[in-house]
Amino acid sequence: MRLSKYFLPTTRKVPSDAKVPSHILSIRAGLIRQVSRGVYNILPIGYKVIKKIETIIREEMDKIGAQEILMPVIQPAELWQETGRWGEYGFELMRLKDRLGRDMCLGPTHEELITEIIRKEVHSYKQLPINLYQIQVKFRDEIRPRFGLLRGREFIMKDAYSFHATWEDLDKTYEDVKKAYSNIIEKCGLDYRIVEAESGIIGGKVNHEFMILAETGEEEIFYCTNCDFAAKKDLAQINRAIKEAKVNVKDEELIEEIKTELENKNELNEIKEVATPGIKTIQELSEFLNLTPRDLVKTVLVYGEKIGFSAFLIRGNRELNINKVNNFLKDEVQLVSEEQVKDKPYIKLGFLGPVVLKDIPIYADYEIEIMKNFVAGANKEGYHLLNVNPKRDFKVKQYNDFTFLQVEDKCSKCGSELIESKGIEVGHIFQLGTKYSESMKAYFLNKEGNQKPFIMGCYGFGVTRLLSAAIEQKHYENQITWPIQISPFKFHMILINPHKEKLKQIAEELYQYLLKNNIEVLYDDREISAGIKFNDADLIGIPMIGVVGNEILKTDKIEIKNKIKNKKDLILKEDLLDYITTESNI
RNA sequence: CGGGGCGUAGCGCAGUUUGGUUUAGCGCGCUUGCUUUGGGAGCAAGAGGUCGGAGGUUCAAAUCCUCUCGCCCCGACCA
Repeated sequence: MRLSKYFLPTTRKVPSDAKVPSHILSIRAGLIRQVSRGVYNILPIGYKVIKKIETIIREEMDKIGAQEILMPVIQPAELWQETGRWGEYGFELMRLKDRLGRDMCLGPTHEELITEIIRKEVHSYKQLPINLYQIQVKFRDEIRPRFGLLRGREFIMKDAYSFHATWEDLDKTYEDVKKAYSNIIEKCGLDYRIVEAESGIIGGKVNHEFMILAETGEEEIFYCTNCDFAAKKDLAQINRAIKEAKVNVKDEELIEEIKTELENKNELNEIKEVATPGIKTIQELSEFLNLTPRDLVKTVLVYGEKIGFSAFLIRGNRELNINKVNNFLKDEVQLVSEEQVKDKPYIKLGFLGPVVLKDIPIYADYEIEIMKNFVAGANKEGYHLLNVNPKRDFKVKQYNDFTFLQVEDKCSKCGSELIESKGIEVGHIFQLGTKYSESMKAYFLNKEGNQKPFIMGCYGFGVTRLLSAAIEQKHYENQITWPIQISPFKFHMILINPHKEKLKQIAEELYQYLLKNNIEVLYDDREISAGIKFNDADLIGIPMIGVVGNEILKTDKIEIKNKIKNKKDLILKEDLLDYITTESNI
């Protein structure tokens, strides 16, 4: 493609409303333009990248036996009423009426439609399993769209749905898709982790998310330096097996510590009140008592509409994970305010402790169970208690995992070091089970002749989001750096001076030669100054840039900036084709 | 939805507090000509705006008032 003819509007200035690199660069490099909030036009070079990603997705989905279909964007309300999601989905579902006044919606996802197809056409276990996918536009009326294509209201998604006679069969397809997704992301040249997740409004049981690692990710995750363990921060389990010293871990020190804690269980010292005037934070308290935060216990009081007040005990060096608390209590809780407890004189926020909390149920993190003689608040302004011990001094209703995993903790699986990172969710796969087949009465006859609901899986993959995630992960300062696999072109050729006839002739010949040999080349033949060409090339991010300039007149060599391998080369023009093929084939 | 901010030329902005000296200006971009040509060139001449929209106050409104639409940021929420 000749750049002089290509619709590729690059901008020099950073758009004022864009904050993250992928958003800024997608605008500056002419990939997208905004139409309205969370809605974008995708311009030629952006669409080229999307098509590359789609091609990779199709290859991998077809490989596991999935078949591509296309369902409509617009969907009738009746189907959504059948599953109850017409009501549940809220404002995120874009609703509209047709000319006859019938309720319709723009599909944010397609479980209802696919189930409708299958219940009409599939009636026997002999026809199963079946796995259908589409690559299509979705619309979700997000509360707050942001970051360009990373969180748009309209976006391109690959969604797949599978139908099975048995859970075992679903497991098989689920694993196939998991592998396919891994392959897709690897083929796109990106670094990622798979984490367990919650299912949200889609519903179902087992589910995993695929996280592209990037500093600007919206999800906080941990992953292991040694094994494949990775988890979202608000869900990550803390390794209790290590606490019980049942697993072989390298961290001798930690094992020793745990053993000591376990063995010392019997030496309980006498409880003692100590004045701690004006001291409220864990940090202040540990300094005042000359102890570490690990020796203290935090008591956190929460309140939920359904459950009322509950107290949670956690080790002083940890944070209460409200998400885990909510899941545990099956309620939405909040930390209590002074206002809420003003009629309870035995509660002093800042000096909370488990001893004498009257009728408030106490839950404790697993770690508390093996701690002894710890420090806690005295429920009395300006006082704390020393040598507090569970069982003897207070009753714990239940022990569980209530804290955030911390980077100092070891991997829950193998005990190695952890890394804390951020991720961009590009894929989410679910074992739905029979949620939709039951509510929509989608049944088949099994071997025994019994009518059963289909067992379903669904698998989403954000195409436009992957594009942004790729920019986020691979960009370098003000430059996009496309992984060569999804780069809009394989080679970016700059003709420095189109006015020099000889130079121009060489460039034109090279361009034609590369085209003939099926190299996707972006040829900057514009009659503008060289500086603009260099800067545009860096911005656009094709990872191989070749310069046709004085050097080629003297030595027949083309200068190559190779961002795939981060090097510069001088290549004889006869060897150029070979060079591009070799370097881009990774 | 709560809190904050912004709408003036294609883009980025000044002018709004204190209505009139502006024929609404500046930078970038755009057009034409000449020169220049290895990291965002120079000179010259041009084109381009019903100041987001509606209504009101006034002799006079980009500027004051009312309503409205759009967009952005922070938060909760969510793939």
